[in-house]
Amino acid sequence: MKIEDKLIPSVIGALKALYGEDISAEKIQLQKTRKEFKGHLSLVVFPFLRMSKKGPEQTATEIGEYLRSNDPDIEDFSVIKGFLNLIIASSAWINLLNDIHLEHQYGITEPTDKSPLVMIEFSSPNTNKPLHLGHMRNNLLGNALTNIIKANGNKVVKTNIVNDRGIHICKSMLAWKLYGNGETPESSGKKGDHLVGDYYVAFDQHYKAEVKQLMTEKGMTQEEAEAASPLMQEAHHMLVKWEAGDPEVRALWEKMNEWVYAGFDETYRKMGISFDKIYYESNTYLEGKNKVLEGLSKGLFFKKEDGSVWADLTDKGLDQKLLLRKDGTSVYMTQDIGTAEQRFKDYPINKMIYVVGNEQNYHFQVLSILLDKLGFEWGKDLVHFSYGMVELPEGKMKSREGTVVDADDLVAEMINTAKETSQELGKLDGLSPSEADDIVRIVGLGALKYFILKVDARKNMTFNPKESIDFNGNTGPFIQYTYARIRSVLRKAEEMDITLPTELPNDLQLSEKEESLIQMLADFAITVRQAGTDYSPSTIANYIYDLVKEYNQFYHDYSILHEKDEDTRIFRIVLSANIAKVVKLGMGLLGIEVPERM
RNA sequence: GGUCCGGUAGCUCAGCUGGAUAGAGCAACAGCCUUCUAAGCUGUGGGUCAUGCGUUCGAAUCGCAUCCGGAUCACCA
Repeated sequence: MKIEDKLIPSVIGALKALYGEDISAEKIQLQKTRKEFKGHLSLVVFPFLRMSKKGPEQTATEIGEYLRSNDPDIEDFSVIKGFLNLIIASSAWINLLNDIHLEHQYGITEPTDKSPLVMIEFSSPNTNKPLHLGHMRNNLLGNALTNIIKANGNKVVKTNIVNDRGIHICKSMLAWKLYGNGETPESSGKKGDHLVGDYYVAFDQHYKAEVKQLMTEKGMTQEEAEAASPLMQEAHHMLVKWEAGDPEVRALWEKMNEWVYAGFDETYRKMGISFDKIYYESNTYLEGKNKVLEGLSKGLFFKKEDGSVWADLTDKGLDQKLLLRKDGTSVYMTQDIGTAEQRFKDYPINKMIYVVGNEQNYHFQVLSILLDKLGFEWGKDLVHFSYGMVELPEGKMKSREGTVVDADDLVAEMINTAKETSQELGKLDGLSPSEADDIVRIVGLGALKYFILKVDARKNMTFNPKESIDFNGNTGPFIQYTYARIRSVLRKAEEMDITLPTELPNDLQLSEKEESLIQMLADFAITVRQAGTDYSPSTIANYIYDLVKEYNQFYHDYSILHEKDEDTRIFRIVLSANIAKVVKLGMGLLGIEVPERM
């Protein structure tokens, strides 16, 4: 329950009594009073001047006087220009804190049997290269989004579609056959996904060399050379064989995929990412083909002379889109249609969210139209949760130039930095090695995750590998630290045999700081709701930071356990406990753990 | 060129359903550990919110135009 919710009807009542007009709740602008002015909430009175037919100050004063004498929650008010600053009674704040204190999962709405089912697809790796920082942003956003949508009372199925077929896979397979000498993860000691990734790079290098040779020796244009490249032709040939089910190609494909999956699993586990259902494109692309052919027979799509199948989207202001190649093999779009079909068979989906980078905005615009044409109820309103790229200070990450930031390396590095920093600060003294490892892992991952999640997903973000991620300021560790410190206070309170009441007496006089903390605490529920409708994990991240920042100032200026007045002491402990509760819940939504001590 | 997204402090980012003197962190400088954890707190300096016009009592926020950056418009995925 937010204090505004109680006040808005009150203001409506005041306006009715003073000016005889009914005003809808949306017209009431109650906002937080700026720090430099006295008060908690400010009513903007400009919109009411028309009905009061008086100046802003006079109107504000009239409303303020009415509220002060008619609403027990309003203790006093002040007027500055067109702003009516309302001072809310301490008792109202304590009542609010009592409400929050009673709710173990404050701000979280549990799904019920009747809740809509949301399927959210994220991660979606290719099996030809290890995960890098860009995938990491995807995974973290997808995971956080899942938690947030669940916290808003939806059932969620987390799904991952593994891109395990296509020409790119054939490239790594071919390179392994030609240059591999039978190397395996065991024989090389490399993680499976890294090993396969290396062959993908090897293919690219040999292919580039081949193209260059054809251009200089035979005088071909780049386009001609690319088409004539024997290596590329062989890769295409392999793809056709794969689709035909050639046993040898399939066996190699399965072997190399197993290596990759083992590698991915390790990375996911370290990051704390999991899925409810994994789809493989190799299992869904045929379904996509069928769906396209079905659409063709219904006249939704058309066939060109060479046998390729297209969708005409010119009536929507878009282009024509290829759905099946002339050789009958499927493309990206075909596969997504097939996957959609398969998913719909498996689950009664009400809404589908795809967490995919913004370079595919067009793809999803088209997919939405196509799914709608094909009769998927949720096709039209599918959500493409589109996020920006992670860039380096020099610009985009380029795998060919070796500037990609590898996910495994980065995680290891973060944990290592956390360890060094903790040791320097003496934080690990007197802890068992397993306790120390736990803390260091939580803090290192927390720094990384928070760094990525705090920025607005839509924007491109910059990551500077040289200035490694910070542990001070607006960071995960700062939030974790504050949490750990509150936990420590609560442990001490327990040792002192202080028992917390379920309900605080509301006759205590609170300071501005304390009231403001309760106000911010109450905002958590609103923030969760907003993050759910806006699909915005960063909103939660920045909210938690603000709350924790505010609490740290409080912690510094006020004594909690050493406070002499018993009621005040209890109040402050309860307040702290609830801050910790909300911080833990909020960080949980982001997929970030908080340590009991650090 | 068409479409979409972005441009806020030296750097990384908040703020954007219009509201008061635009906020944090980092970096720089100066302070605070004999009280509950100093990964903290306090203070100082730092801004033409890309530019222009418009709407409005009021614009970083809304609209239009321009400039800059990115993405996309593939028989790649």
